[in-house]
Amino acid sequence: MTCWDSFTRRTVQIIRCPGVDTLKTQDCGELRAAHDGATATLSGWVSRRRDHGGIIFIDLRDRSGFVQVVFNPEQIPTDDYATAERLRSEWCIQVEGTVRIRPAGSENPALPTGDVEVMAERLTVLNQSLTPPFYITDDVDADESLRLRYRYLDLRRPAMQNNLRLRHQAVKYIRDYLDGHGFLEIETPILIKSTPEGARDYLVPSRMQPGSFYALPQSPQQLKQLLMVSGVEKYFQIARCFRDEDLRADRQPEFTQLDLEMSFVNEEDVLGLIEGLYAGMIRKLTPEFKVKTPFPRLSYDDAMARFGSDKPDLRFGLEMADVSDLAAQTEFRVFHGILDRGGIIKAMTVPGQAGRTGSDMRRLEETAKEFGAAGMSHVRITGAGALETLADGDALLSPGLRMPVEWVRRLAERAGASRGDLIVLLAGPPKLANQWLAALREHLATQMQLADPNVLAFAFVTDFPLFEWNDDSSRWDSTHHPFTAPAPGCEEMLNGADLSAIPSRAYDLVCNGSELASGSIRIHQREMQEKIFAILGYSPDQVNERFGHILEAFDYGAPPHGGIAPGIDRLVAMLAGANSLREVIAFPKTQSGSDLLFGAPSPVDAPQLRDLSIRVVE
RNA sequence: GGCCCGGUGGUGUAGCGGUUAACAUACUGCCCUGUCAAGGCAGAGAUCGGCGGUUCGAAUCCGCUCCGGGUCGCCA
Repeated sequence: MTCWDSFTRRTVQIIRCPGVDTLKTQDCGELRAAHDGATATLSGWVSRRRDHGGIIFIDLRDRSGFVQVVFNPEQIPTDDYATAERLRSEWCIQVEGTVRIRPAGSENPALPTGDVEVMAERLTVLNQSLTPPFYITDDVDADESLRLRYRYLDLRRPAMQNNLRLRHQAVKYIRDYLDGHGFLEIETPILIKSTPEGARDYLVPSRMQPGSFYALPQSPQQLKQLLMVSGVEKYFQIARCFRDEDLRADRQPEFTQLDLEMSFVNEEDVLGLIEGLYAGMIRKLTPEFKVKTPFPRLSYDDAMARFGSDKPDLRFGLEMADVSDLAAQTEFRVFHGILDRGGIIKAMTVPGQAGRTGSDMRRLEETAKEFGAAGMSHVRITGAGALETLADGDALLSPGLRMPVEWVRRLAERAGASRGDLIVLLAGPPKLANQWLAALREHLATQMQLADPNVLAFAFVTDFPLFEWNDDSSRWDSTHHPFTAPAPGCEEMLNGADLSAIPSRAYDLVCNGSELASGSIRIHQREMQEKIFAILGYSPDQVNERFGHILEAFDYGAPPHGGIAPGIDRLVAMLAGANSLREVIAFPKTQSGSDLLFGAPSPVDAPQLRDLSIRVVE
């Protein structure tokens, strides 16, 4: 076959190479000493050039890695050598040559292919390149918006190629695993009905029905439940989901979930399946991470009590305890004020930190204040030996506490502290006190480097409350979503006054302080579902308009069912050690929802709007 | 929507009231046959995100604004 060489401006013969790709016989990164003497045709990009005036070295890169190509004027046609002299970064070239062991002493141990080099005998320029706006190298120093503007170049970097490959492998593992467990992968529509609870919907105007809109799915929740009514029994989908909310490092407006649902199952079936999936995947794809199975289970109440969070980082301790009753025995007015208003005082033990100085403690208090706390008290228990031996002067209490050593001993016992430990105390409304102390826990863990980066500490958090009271709108919200079933035997409580006490059948998978998956056993009967909607404040008309289809489906022998939805982006980011989802998404959006490569979103032409019966008012 | 950080040659940074706007690297040319972040010499390249203000004088101070990042709100 032939190819137009834009550099020499002539048509050149391209070597056909069956078995790999038409334009290459080997990958750059696969060449080893064993290939000594082999003829190779390589295609790739010029990564670096070292022109010694006579001999020219090129680091040639393709997706497999790098190999050094040598152009020796005595071993290559003059024309081709002249071309080699003009090669520049990121030109796309084809090289035909012979693999050989490098001369003794010139091996490069930093390169997997460093024992060999390719002596070029022929060179074809497949395409020239402008000087790239940033180096195509793994030690990126380019501004992220520049990387996104030229994402196709950014993705040439080996690290990004690895992330793409890891993501592919993860998704393939998921597909194989679930196929092996009898699941069917089924696609559900991207244009669906807007149901304005939960996150804000992305809307798509209908041309054929002016004034009406589709929504992009926040998740295929109702669709997969309908598939259970259809008798699919085991469904999954690598589902793109859309939420029109503000972004974060771990939140993109469009993201990918493994959406799955099963009929005739209980919590154990779902959690067991997921544990097998994650543990197996990590052992296969990223064995460098330590994962302990079985994944520990934590009830929501436990998680909140011990860690102040429903997604605790379990790589380290720093556990908490409610010490409201002990705090009540002090004469510290701040504590009494908070207790009188229904607040709590919680203590967290920081092992071995009794030696912190007073100014250290003031700095820590400042940090607590940044998290929102009004202040922070502490007790430093010095010395060694059993708590029984605690004597006056063995405890340094922050001003305000002024309690006898016996009180300190009871506090230490409650908080699980020993001599040599620091105990910090935060007071506030229960929800906020937990939040602040959890933030302080993370802060201290980072500061003290307690979290082993090689450990993935998974856990299932179970028994979430079914409802949460929403102060702003003075009504009950679903903690998970309105399709979540209440715990068995608790149905009567739906008629009671304290709805916050009703446990649900929802569960989360958490790991290293972030939520990776969320799911539940669902409601499958009309009566219960209607009851929940009523509690959430929907009128029968609203229920009928928004959820009539699914209630109607429940009338036709809907089976008991449940499922879960793990986030793929977060999973891959975690396995890749990336600190932002943008590192594992090929074409991500910026914080303001822009695609810097395409320039989306963008205004559209008037005729397009006219077709849709839409007028822009601002 | 709030708070915080950033925007200076292609790229990454320094400069923080008067500088010829500095440095590194990339880039261009020349020299150079064993380098691998090759080396040497020379050169070109920036009205300091935008607008407005303060000042004799602004990259530098102030206001607004745009863009990027982090975070709180938000994300059933």
